[in-house]
Parts: sequence; C-alpha cells; structure tokens
Amino acid sequence: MPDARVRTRFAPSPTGALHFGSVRTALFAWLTARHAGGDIIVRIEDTDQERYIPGTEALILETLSWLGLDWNEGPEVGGPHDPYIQSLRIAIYREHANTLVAGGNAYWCTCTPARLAAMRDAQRAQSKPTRYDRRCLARQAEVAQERANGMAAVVRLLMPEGVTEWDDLVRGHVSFNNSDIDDQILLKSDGFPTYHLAVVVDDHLMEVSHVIRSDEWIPSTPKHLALYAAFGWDAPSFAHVPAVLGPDHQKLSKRRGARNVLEYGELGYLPSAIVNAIALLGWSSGDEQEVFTPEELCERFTLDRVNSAAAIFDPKRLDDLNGIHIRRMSTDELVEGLEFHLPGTSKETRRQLIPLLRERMVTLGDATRLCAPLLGEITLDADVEFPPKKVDQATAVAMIDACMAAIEAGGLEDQPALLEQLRAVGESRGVKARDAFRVLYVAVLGTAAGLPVIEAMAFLGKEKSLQRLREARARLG
RNA sequence: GCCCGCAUCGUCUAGCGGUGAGGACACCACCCUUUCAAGGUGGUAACCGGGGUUCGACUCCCCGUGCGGGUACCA
Repeated sequence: MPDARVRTRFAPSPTGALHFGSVRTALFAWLTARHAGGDIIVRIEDTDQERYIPGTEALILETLSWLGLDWNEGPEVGGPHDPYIQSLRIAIYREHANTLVAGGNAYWCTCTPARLAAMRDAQRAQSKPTRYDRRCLARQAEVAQERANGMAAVVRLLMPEGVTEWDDLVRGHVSFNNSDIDDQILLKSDGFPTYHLAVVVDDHLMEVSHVIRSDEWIPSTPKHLALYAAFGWDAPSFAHVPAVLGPDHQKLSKRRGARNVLEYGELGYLPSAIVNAIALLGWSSGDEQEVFTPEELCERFTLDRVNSAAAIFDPKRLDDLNGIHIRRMSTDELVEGLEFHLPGTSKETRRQLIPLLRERMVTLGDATRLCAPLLGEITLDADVEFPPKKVDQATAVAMIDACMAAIEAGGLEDQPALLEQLRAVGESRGVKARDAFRVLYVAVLGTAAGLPVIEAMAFLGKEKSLQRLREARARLG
C-alpha cells in the first residue's frame, strides 16, 4: 500500500519570522505525519519577489529545528524532489502553465493593473462581485500579437462552470459555486508563478497526501481543485485549520506584537512546553489529559479532533505548562538547560542550585533573578521593610544573633536541626515562625521572597552567610 | 459592496437530542509550609439573540447579531 503513505508539508513564505499561528499549522502537519509514520516536507514558498525578506528562511528552519519539528525532505536535508525552494523551480511552473494554456484550461491576459482596478471599482459600485470580466479570453489572437510585441502578460485560470466541493478533514463538507470564483492569475508578468499554481504543481509532484494549512486558504481551494482537474491529477486531502488570534481578537501577525517564537527560547520557555501549549490551541485529546510530551502528542493527535473555531492564544497557559515541563526535567537536563541563564556558573554549582530552583521557575530565565543573591551581592531595596511586619526589633535581633551563633557552631552541617533551633527562637517570643524567618530572608537574600533561606546559606557557606547576617544586624542598630 | 466560515465560563476546551453542562489556565478562599513557589481542597464563572423541528434542545434547521477570513500580477 505505498499509495496510502501519509505525506504532509509545511510551506512557509520567507516574509518574516514564525509566530505561534504559523508554528501551530506546522505542528499540526508534523503531528499528522508522525502519527501516521509518514513524511513531512518543508518547502519554501518564495514566489513573491516584493515581500521577500532575506535571511528569514534560515530563521524559520532554525525555529522548526529548535522546536523539534524535524522534516524528512526539504532545505538542508534534500530529498527526491529537490529543490524545495520555489524560486529554484520556475521552469517547472512555466512549463505547467503552458500545458494549461495548450489544453484550453488557462489563457493569456494583457489587461493592465489600471484597467483591472477600474473594472473592480465599477463592479463594486453596482453591488456586484468583483471578478475578471474575461475581456482577453474573447480576443486571444490579438493578445498573442500584443505579447509578441513585448506587452506584459499573465496567464489566467479559466475557472470552469459548476460547483466545487470537498470533504475537509476539519471543516467537513465544503461547497462553492464556481461562478463566485475569479479567473485566478497563475503566472505573473515577471514570469513567477502565483502561490496557486506553484502550490498545486509542487504538492502533486512531491506526492503530498494531506494539505494542512490555515483556513484563510478555504476560498482559494476551489481554484486549486480546478487546477488538479485541469492537469488530470488526483487531489490530496485538505485540512483547513482555524486561525490563532491575539489577545486583541485579531489574527496573529508580525505587526501587533506577534513575537518570533525563538524569542521565547531566549526567555527560557521549553520547546516541549510550547509544542504542548499550541497543540491545545484547537486540538483536544478527548479525555482530560492536557499535559503532553511531544511523543505523546504524536501518538494521540488526529485531525478529526481539531476544532473549527479560531482560538486566542493565552500566555498564562503557556506559563503554566512551561512550569510543569520544567518540573518534569531531570537534574542533568536542568544543569544543561540552565547554562544560558546562569552564565559563568559551573555544572556543579548549577547542580547544587537545582533543588532550590526547580519548583520556583515558570521559565528557565527565572533562575537568573532567583539566584542573583547567591551568585552575586544582595541589593538593598528601600521598599523592603526591615524588620519585617509583625516582627519587633528585639525578636529580629534575637533571630539574627541565634542564627549567627548556630552557624558559628557548625549549624549549616545539619539543616533540619538549624531549622528547629531557629523556629524555637521566634516561637519562644510569641512570633510565628513564618514571620520571624522573614528577618533571615531579608538579611541573607535582600528580600522576603525567593529561595529557601537555610538552603541558601548552606550554598553561600559559613563565612558569607555570617557576613550578611552581621551587616543586617548592624542595620538593626 | 460581493462570497465563505465560526459561535459553550475571562481564556483553551469536553459535549455529538434527555448531563447537577465536565476539565484545564487565570482568579478567590482555605490547608500545608522557613519566604516565595510547588502541592492539596473548595469556590466564583458559560451554552450570543429570536423563531422553528421534537415528548424533549447546548446539540438539528432558518433568520438575526457578533467575530474571523477571502475578494491582489501577496502568500
């Protein structure tokens, strides 16, 4: 059954970095392929010379790699259908456009952009749909002459009569009246194909079985189906996945704050958490599991459980998932992952810090802030009350004195005993341990929130701990 | 203007004619607790509106409304 092999593709255009919307589409295509044990192709759709932004294809590939969305064929890895960059395949599209013209399924058109604009304005003024009026179709001999004289020309699809319908894998049955569909330009006057021609030719040549793309392509699908029919090719299955919206309910776009996914990596978000979070944007497992490893997603994901409504991305959800994924990391993985966020630290240092950090990070980047008092000097913030609320001066002094005395006597060697000893000091004076300990937090860490203080002192060592306690003691007068 | 689509807590969603409308995030409270977290328990919170169909509608149909998308020699 070689024909049943699932082959999907992700076809970004190099017009900017990837955001959650585009990555989500890529993820669904990847999951569909991986779930079925099939292939995924990456293909760069750079047929628009105007919008091309140099360097972005490298950025896109880096993003996919970082997320763990590997591809079987495409840039960098090659494959049987090389090249996977459309600007390198121009001859193929031109040849196919000619075939369509020869078969009467497409025609040349020399109408100027100005005429087309005027035509549309007139149609709109009459409340009519704006579609090409086929002026050139009726005068092909003349058009041929004009072309010979060097006039700019395009190839248009001759949209057939009738109705186009398909069973979309996420939308269900979809149907269009062909009379509502324009005669799409297939070949531009600069010789480049439009998306519509290139995508159909490439998906067919590359044997793509499932076209998974964002739902803004739904109105174009009848054009694509008409092309498959004109070429005499079998059409692939289509799955149009809903858009991802920003907090403003607008479609995610580079403008308006849609961040490059790679930036999340720098902030300390994990690829597995991002993958988990965006998979949940439109897909659900059907049971109540919501935390998934990429492997689990590959196993569980199917397109028929993809929702058809647009989803708003919620950064809070990503934070939650990221914390969970961090807590599931092994110590070795954290030692590795924290290197970037705790620059200049040794593996051994990070290994010691991890037990204190693990439950307290939303992102790996939080380690920088949390560890600052341990890796450098503390900063005294005027907003921090000292002694803290609910603790009188005398008790604060007592806590610090007791702590210094205990540490002098080797108290850091036995942390549970030290804890009990200090707790007793506060309680003997009628102050709750939770309040009394704040004195030590501020003294040692400079703040009443953060890493656990006894463990922190153990990390700092006897001398440094004593020094901070002494300085705090002096501030109490 | 003209086409198309979507519609359950603030957010992501489950639901596929009969449910006390379930879960997760966020939020609130309490518990645990050396701070902060993490963890535990509980709570607030939703079927866009109007007509049908049906013994019975969140579920099916129609209309409206709202939102999204398309309408380019962009993808």
